[in-house]
Amino acid sequence: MTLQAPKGTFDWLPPQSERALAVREALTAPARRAGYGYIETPVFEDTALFVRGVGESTDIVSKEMYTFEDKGGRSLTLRPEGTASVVRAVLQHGLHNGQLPVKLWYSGSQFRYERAQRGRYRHFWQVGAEALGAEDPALDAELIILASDGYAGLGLTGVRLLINTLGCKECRPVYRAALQEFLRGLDLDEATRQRIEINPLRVLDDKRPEVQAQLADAPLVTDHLCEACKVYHEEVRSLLSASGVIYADDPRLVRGLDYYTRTTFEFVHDGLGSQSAVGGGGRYDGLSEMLGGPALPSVGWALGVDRTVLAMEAEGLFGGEAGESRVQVYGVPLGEEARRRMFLLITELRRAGLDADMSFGGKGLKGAMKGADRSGASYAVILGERDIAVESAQVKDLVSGDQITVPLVEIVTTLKERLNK
RNA sequence: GUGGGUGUAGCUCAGCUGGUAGAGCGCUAGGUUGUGGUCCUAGAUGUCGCGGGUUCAAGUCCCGUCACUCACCCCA
Repeated sequence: MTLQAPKGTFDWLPPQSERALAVREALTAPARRAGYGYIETPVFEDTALFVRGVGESTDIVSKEMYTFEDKGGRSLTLRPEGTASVVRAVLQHGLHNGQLPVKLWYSGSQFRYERAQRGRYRHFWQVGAEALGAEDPALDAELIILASDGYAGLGLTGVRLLINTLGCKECRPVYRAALQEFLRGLDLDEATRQRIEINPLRVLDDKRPEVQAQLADAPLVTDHLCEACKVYHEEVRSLLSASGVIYADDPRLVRGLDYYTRTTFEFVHDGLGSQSAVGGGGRYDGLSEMLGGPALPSVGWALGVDRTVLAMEAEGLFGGEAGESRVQVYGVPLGEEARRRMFLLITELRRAGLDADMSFGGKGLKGAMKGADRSGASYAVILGERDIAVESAQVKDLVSGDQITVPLVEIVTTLKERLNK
């Protein structure tokens, strides 16, 4: 092997690639039905967007960005997440000057320079949905329900929903100070001690048992919320419960991006190796302002496509089911003239709306029939000199093995009838 | 950035204490001069990741290196 995919990346190949496609479709279907419009933004953005939006203190910005300089000397970065780009596009085009909230969904590649492992790659795929410009607990609940329905639509049963609130610009600083006070008294390594000063909330997220043990008595956000945040969070929870969404309160749930306020949530699954989140999101009331825009309280989520595929594999949701049978009809030509006639016939079948393929490469009858078998087609159309001589072809039912002679001019209608098209 | 594991055919892997490569699957062809899915037979493809060392001899032992992978950190 001479060349391979870059470190930390992988190729989607059939049949797994079909799964990825189906997952993208299913995860976004609920949002599309809820009036969210599609948005596509560039795969790379001005580096400043992520530095200001995602936050300099995050690992994403401090060590995981694919940043490069283009030939014009601009510093660009392959997007490590989708929300900042969406907010930027909304502000740039003034979408927030119309009726609010602006509801958008997206699907695309994301990039983070990390050491790869199961469920964590340098190039990965997310679908996302954002509702910008409204501070309404029903909107938080709506998005959570849409994501939850997306997972349910795929048949996943092992996805658990964790929710929390991080407070607002009024109560969060108070909590942050209390947490820092507590954390400074613990026995922690240097890197973690630094994190206490930069982003103390994320220390709560540390998975190491020796750290978790010390966090047992850590102050919780939920005990420091202002009245408004408390009421808001209660309303979100209440709407979720009333909608039949099962969730667990996780006062330790913190997210890796700086822009989150109030509601945060994560969908977790146990089939992802060492990773746990298949999706996550939250409210980001201050992000627009951080990017130089007006106040635009918003909420959104991103769901990992490849992680969802892993979760589905862990739940055994991919049997040798659909997606494997790629066509309905398969052409088996014998001889040069038949090859040409078959080519035209297959084209005609496709234009008539049937899924059709044929044997290429001058294979013998046996090899071509084998191809018909592997293609998953229901019918094989066999055409040889004898058939051409009487202007007909053999139509073989590949399941029953029955074979009939059909005049060439009737092939399309005969197959359409048999396939109920 | 740190640690563990693994690199042998297209794929999954075997190859014990060193004696210069094998299986299954897949692929191709034939058995069936015009019929697949079962069966039988034959065939093709390997710088044994790469470089160096030890040795009469290295896939096997040693060193280095690269890649992949799992995990930590962190996250979707």
